[in-house]
Amino acid sequence: MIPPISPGESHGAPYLDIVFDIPLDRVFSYRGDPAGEAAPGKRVMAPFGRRESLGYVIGKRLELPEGVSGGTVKAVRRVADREPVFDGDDVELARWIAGYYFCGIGEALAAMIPSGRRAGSSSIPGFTEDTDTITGRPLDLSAEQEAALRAITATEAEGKPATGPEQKRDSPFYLYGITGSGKTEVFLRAAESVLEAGKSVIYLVPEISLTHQTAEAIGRRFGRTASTIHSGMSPSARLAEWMRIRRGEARIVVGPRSAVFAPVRELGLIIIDEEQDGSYKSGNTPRYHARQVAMHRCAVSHARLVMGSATPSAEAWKLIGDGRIRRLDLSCRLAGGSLPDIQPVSLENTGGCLSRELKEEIRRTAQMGRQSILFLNRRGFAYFYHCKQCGFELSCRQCSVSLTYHKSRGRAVCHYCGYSVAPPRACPQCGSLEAHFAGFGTELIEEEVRRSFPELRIRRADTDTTGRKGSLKEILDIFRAGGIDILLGTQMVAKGLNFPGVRLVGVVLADTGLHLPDFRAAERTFSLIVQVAGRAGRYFPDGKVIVQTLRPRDPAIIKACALDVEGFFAAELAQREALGFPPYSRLIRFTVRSKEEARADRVIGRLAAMAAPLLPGGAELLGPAECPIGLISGNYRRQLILRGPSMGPLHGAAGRLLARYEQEKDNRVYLEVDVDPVSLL
DNA sequence: ATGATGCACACT
DNA sequence: GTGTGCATCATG
Repeated sequence: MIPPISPGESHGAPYLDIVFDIPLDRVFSYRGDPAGEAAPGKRVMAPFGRRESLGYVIGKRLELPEGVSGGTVKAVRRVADREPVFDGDDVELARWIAGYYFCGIGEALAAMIPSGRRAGSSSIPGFTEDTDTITGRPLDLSAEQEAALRAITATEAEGKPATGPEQKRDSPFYLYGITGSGKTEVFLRAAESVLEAGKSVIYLVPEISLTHQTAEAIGRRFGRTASTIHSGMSPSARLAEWMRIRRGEARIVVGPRSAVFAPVRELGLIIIDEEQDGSYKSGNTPRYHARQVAMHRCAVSHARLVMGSATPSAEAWKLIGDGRIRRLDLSCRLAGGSLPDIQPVSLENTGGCLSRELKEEIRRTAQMGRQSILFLNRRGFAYFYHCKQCGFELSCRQCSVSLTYHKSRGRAVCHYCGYSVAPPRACPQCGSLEAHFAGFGTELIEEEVRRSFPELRIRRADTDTTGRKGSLKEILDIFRAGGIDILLGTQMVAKGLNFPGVRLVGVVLADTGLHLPDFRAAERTFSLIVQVAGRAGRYFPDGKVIVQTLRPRDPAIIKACALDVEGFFAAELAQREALGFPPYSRLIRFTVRSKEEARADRVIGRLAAMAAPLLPGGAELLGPAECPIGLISGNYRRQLILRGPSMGPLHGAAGRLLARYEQEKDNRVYLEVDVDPVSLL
């Protein structure tokens, strides 16, 4: 009997290779659906175990793989996509990610591909509309910009023939220059030239607000050929853009870290703006770093990589020093803007949270009819209940972090699990009345500012006051219009730094981050101050920046206030080298989490014992130890860090360790692996 | 990840 | 004898 040939039935290859979004490094075989629509690149619903789940078809085959009998093979139930949403290159990239970051291929694909069911409307303002009118064609480039652009595009021209020994050609560029020195324009020109050559561009920006601004600027400049994919879009809109990019209709993509996966046709260039930004590292399962992925993609497709920042990461700075990254300087401010006056002020003997100097400047600024921004980086152990008598500190029973006092609620709250208590009047331990909350949050500052300046209009912007989406925009609009004299808030007020009415920026407590038990604490603090100061000087060159600190002698603070990047990194890199931390070593972190402390301890101990004999030469074990935050929501956390001079052997050891642990793993214990961790918190 | 299964100890 | 809890197992 001759079997009927259904329309789409794949003749020679009846079996499909399918992966699922689960932490399993396995590929499953299926038969196609009755209609024969299932094909590599499409997502399908398939019976998996006792239920049905979404799978990614990554291949097809004639024969079943070894050890799979025909009887166990099931058929795909339903095909989710009309046309493929990913291709072989995407799968290859997913494979690389799965291998490098120790996750399943399906997990990697799930992180790459928007989850939209149907590619719906993609009405991104300024993109699909008639913005073909390419506006914002810029003025002439400065000599430095010109030189930088030439360097980048010159290699591009020669880049075509893949000449053998000349590896230099592929080395990335670093556009090093303060805000306002015209980095963006160089990026855009470089992008233009790549687009003209018929290739595509990915332009990465940090997660925060910058996405929208830059996206719109690029939309204006490149019209319909531009695209963006970010978290503010609906899944279907994201998928629609993804498909537009895949079809080659969009050839320049702006977006946050996930945009590094954009399925552009012929990748010619990846730009990473604000390269040092922590948001390029993913916080969940494929814990990938967009910079690392970008480097890989560029290597694979012989594309160029251009990063930029006024404050490079320590990693980048070292690579620049080693000649592995080519540095291009943009040292002058355009439009004659100068750097603001940055003044560090000690808070050591100040009663409240506002120094005399800061108050003075706020007053002066108001008299000039200008505006102030008070910036508070809230991270860290900024405000904690502290007894001067016995040293008792009030912390969460569940999470072991200090409780934060929220005056509006009259409670001390845990920032991790939400647990709260009424703040004790006297020290619960020794009964002393010399116990209260030290440090300060936005609320306290707001109160003090209001008390000091009752006549000024003050607004606070943080997650508490800007719960609704448009709320921050609203506040910023009022601010821009001059309806607010003092804007107070966390990172999110940084956007206000671009408003011309602003004269004064006060960093209320610069060193909160320095207390964190993390070897990058100084780097982050330094970066933050320089970024704030750099932005400040942009629109108001007569501006003033006051940096309050409890540690006026700290080199990170001093160097930051002097905008001395070279000096900071000279000291910081020497320190890192002496301590054996990145960029002088590579790290792989194993974190174990369990409701039962004993279990967590036992497992981390076992991991350490298993790891020891696997370690390559020059590598070592840090720990096992309690995580800096040892308890979160009732889970005890322990960590073990593998440290070695180079990633290759270290990665191999980690892989073997994981494989062994899989053999005899402990239940109720969760293990997480982080390759190249950015934060050790 | 997730759901099924099998086995332990508890109790109307 | 049936019912909750959790360790173990397999997913095509």
